[in-house]
Amino acid sequence: MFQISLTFPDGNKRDYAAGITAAEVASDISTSLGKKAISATVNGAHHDLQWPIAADATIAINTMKDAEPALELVRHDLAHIMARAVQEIWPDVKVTIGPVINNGWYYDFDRKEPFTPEDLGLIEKKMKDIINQRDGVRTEVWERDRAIQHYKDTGEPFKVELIESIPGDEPIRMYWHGEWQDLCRGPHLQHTGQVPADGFKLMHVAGAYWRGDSSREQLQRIYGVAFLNKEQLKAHLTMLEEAAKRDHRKLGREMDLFHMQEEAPGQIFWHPNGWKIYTTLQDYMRRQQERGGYVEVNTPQVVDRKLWEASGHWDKYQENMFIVEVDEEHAREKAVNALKPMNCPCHVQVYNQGMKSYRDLPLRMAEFGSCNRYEPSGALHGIMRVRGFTQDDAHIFCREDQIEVETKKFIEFLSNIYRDLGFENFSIKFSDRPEQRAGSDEVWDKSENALRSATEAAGYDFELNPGEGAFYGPKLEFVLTDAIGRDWQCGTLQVDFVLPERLDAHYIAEDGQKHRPVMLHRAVLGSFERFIGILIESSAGRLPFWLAPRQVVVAAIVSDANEYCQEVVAALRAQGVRAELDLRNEKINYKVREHSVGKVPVILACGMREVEERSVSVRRLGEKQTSTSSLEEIVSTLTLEAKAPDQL
RNA sequence: GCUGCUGUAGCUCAGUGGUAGAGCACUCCCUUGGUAAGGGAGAGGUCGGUGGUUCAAUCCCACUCAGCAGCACCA
Repeated sequence: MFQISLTFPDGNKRDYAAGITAAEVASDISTSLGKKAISATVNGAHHDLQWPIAADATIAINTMKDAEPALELVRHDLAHIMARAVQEIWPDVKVTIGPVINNGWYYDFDRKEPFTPEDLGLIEKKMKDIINQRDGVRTEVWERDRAIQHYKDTGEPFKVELIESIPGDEPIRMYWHGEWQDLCRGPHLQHTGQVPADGFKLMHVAGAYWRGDSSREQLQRIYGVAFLNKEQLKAHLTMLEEAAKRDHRKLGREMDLFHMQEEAPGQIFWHPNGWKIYTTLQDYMRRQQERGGYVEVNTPQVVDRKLWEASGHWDKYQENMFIVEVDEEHAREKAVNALKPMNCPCHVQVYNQGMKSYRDLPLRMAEFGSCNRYEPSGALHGIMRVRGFTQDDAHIFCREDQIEVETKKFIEFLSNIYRDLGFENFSIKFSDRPEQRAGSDEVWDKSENALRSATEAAGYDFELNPGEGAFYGPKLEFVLTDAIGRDWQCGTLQVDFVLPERLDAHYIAEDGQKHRPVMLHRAVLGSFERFIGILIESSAGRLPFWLAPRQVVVAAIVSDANEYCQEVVAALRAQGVRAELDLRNEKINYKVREHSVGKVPVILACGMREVEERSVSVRRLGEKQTSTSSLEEIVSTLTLEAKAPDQL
């Protein structure tokens, strides 16, 4: 028998017979470690304790104190335990897959009857029983044919399909949790009792397509969250409650920003407060674009299908377009139109007016373009995913050799704006050529290289999204992370060689000949609607002063101060500060509470003392303490605060 | 679009086969109160829509619309 040498994290080495399992190694170190061990990391790979070690290796024995592998194993085993529980309760349910995800796991089941919330309680109880049984976990490698036959015999068609899709050189591993068997590549805990019985919770049931394919069977997916102990679980559930409190749909109502209604699904009725945020942001973006060398245009909403046919949208995007057919009697001529889902074809029309010279390039054409897309009903989500929205869109018409410089410029432009808006950190995803694409490989090489090197030159790392590019070119996506860790794609930059070709855009180069420009599609905010949703949620409604729709409320403490309050409001408004008056017959407690709930950043309260001193009592949102300022002082302070970051 | 759930007053939610209720918000009155809800009175609803069952439907059934969660799709 071979001897092998294992190196431990502390540098110690021990010799063992080849083929020894990690469990045996752990027990050899100490009996208690043998019991506490949950898995082993062998040569950097995570394995369960039954893993036989054939050659010299580095090894670390993991226990529940090693949070990362422990969570992975606990969640993974819970997926199996849940599947077993479901099959013990309803033996005819078919099992499929159940991976670990953020904070927990899910498992997809095929069952005719829907799982009810009561069912979740039953399953949870059964899972706890299984955990308390402390059933051992064991594994075997099976021959492919045997595994397929097994699942044919037990009536598990999804498992058969899974095995058939496992590459031929990969072993087929079977695991048993007690008597219950599942196909799995592991690793797993030693026995079910190692799962903390009070650290998990089944959250909800939802539909999910088999293999993520909407043409395949729809299964029922049960989601669970799991942690190493009760306290961590509780902290997670509390975090979810906090997240729900900052939901932009809830805050939008509380702050009276907007509403939506049945007659216009996926479209927003902006109220005065919300529209103030929108226009303030738009004014800011317009100033930035002017500084950034953009020209602003505006193009039609309703456009003849002929243009969409030429651009390729009619072919590739029709499902998502609002088609407008006008009754012939009412129409000057019979025509089928569509509301524009994107601005690019219209921008090419503007570009195409008159001859363009190479001296005109790069031409940066911006539009706050209102677009309508017929999004699937299930995709709609508050103001974040809507059917009518406005992009801060622009198209940069340039030569191929300008792509890199323009990309670099854009990334700088965007990062400045994100910083102004309070997002110091963002990540970049780079999506390269998809399988189905237009344009030659040569052109793709060129544009991918240009995007990549420009991003690197700007000093940013990016994550590769292989095959996720648009059919017409590669793209960069700029992703913001909000205050509770959720990612949102906002900005984008896409290289496009195809549309200029389809819509016959050209310029006259130095050689006197016609050449095709390249188009860079780009947006910073993405859409105002989504971006405002992100701003609301990440700030929990406490927008920076310059963006707050109601910046100041001047509240009278006694009615004898009413006149003075009006004077304060007038002084603030004269300086462009958005100030409102609250002279209602209510106590100051009541007014403070109401405006605090309404997320007004500054409340200025005035009673007789302030009238006499010509001062105000200042209360800032989120602070318990108040301070006193003279009228002149507070007006100049707030005037400065009300300025946008680019106007300081 | 698919699966499941939900739809009652402006908001949050009770409730019943015999055409409805609370709290907050709103209006009016009292109260002039010093930093997160002062007191009283009043008004407010074809119970998402359409059709069906029934002597009678907000409640039961069918269809439909919208919302929510997830999937698929995406700014």
